Amino acid sequence: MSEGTTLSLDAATGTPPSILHIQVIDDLRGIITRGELAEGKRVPEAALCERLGVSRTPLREALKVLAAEGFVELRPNRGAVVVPIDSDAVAALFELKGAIEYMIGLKLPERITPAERAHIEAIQRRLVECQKRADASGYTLENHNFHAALAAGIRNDAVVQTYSTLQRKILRARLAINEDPSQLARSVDEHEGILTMLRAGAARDLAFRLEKHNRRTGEAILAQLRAKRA
Amino acid sequence: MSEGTTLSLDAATGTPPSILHIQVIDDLRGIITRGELAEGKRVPEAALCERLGVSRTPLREALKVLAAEGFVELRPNRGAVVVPIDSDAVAALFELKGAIEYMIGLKLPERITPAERAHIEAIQRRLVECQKRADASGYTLENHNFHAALAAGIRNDAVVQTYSTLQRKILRARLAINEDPSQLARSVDEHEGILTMLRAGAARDLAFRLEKHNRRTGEAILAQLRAKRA
DNA sequence: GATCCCAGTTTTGCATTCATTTTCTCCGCG
DNA sequence: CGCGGAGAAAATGAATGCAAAACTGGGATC
Repeated sequence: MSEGTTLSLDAATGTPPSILHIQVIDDLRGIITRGELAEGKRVPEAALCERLGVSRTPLREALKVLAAEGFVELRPNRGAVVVPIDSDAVAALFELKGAIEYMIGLKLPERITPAERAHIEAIQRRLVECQKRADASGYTLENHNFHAALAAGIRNDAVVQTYSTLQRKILRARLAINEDPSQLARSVDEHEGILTMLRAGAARDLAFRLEKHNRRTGEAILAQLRAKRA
Repeated sequence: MSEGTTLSLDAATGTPPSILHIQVIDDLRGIITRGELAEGKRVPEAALCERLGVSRTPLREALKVLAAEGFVELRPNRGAVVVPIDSDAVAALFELKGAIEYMIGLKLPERITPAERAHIEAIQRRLVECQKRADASGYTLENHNFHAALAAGIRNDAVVQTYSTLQRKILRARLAINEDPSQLARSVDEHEGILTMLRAGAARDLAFRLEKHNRRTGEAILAQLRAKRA
């Protein structure tokens, strides 16, 4: 009935599945994130209902939530449109993410548990594997896990929630471009530096490196994004 | 049909009124924020429909959005409940807000326009008036405007959006306690210091003061919150 | 040839209806 | 007197129905 490649970046989000509409939210967000719905284009309810196999009620509920999240825009009496990826907006997302990651870095050393740290180290090993195999999409997924795990370590629900929202929006931009595989090595290196600081408990340096990693990644993505539109 | 005291902290949020359900979202969020719906209590749809003068469809759409925002929790087949104010969660909100305000402080001097600065100064004068009159609720409102104006100054939609969401949640906690009017003077003083740094263009100091103001406010509110529950 | 206008069709917003699930009530039983 | 359970009543999740608003495509007009 429904899809295979869900990207499964969800899970940690919260809210117990109140059943249908939650499913639709996730499906639709996935469809938009993967770029399967042309941005700026009108989204007819009937077609989506058919595609997702639900009636209009849960679909419309989902659209309201996605509108609140900023993935679609609801124009009264004129249907929903997929919000276009705007490089200024993406830049804004990275800027905000940088501020949050800086804070995460500052507090992480004193709050993370050994188990969590081991988990992060394991993810990093998988990232290295992906990089060796030049498996960009696997890398993207594990990279999300890496940063989500860092965020989870500070034990602050508001941060985890907000961070996850930011990541989801950024993922959309990321998938809209072809990420340069040569960047993977650099990213792995930066992660290594981050882990070194985490191991050393050097909060300030960790924060600094996280912020820098974020900024560099953001700049790379923005450059490609702007190039693509030009 | 609908209420007078809307607290009107909305407005800047976005999304063009797709009509009914947006109204319901705002109304219901206001009702919850003002504590008119006992926390932890089940939210009967029928009663709310009557109160708001709408049918179940837009009400349920609104509930879905508010669930995504974290104001209510949807339990499958068992209705929605108002999410209780949890002091740990409020602490988390303040921590995140601090990180964002720090970033705002760093970037504000180089981005704010003279007009915006004048606007903020005007708000501060009104805050002084409120403080003199010991008008706590007027103060709360203008205080929100003050901080929202600072956030707006950095011209980053993601920040404005996220910041506004945080403020809304914190407001709920704030209204749940009786804020000590003697704190108003201190708050005014801190604002004055913030403005001094802003005028001087001292980004680092501005960031520091904003973060400190946030932390102090948070601690005061948390103390009262914990006292109340004990 | 472009523009305007007006039926006819489609699509949307919301109310209502229907099928389940849950909750309440009340009675028998231990 | 408390406990458990059958059945009734109420509430929820989702589909359908209906009125109003927006598109569509001819045809007349300039």
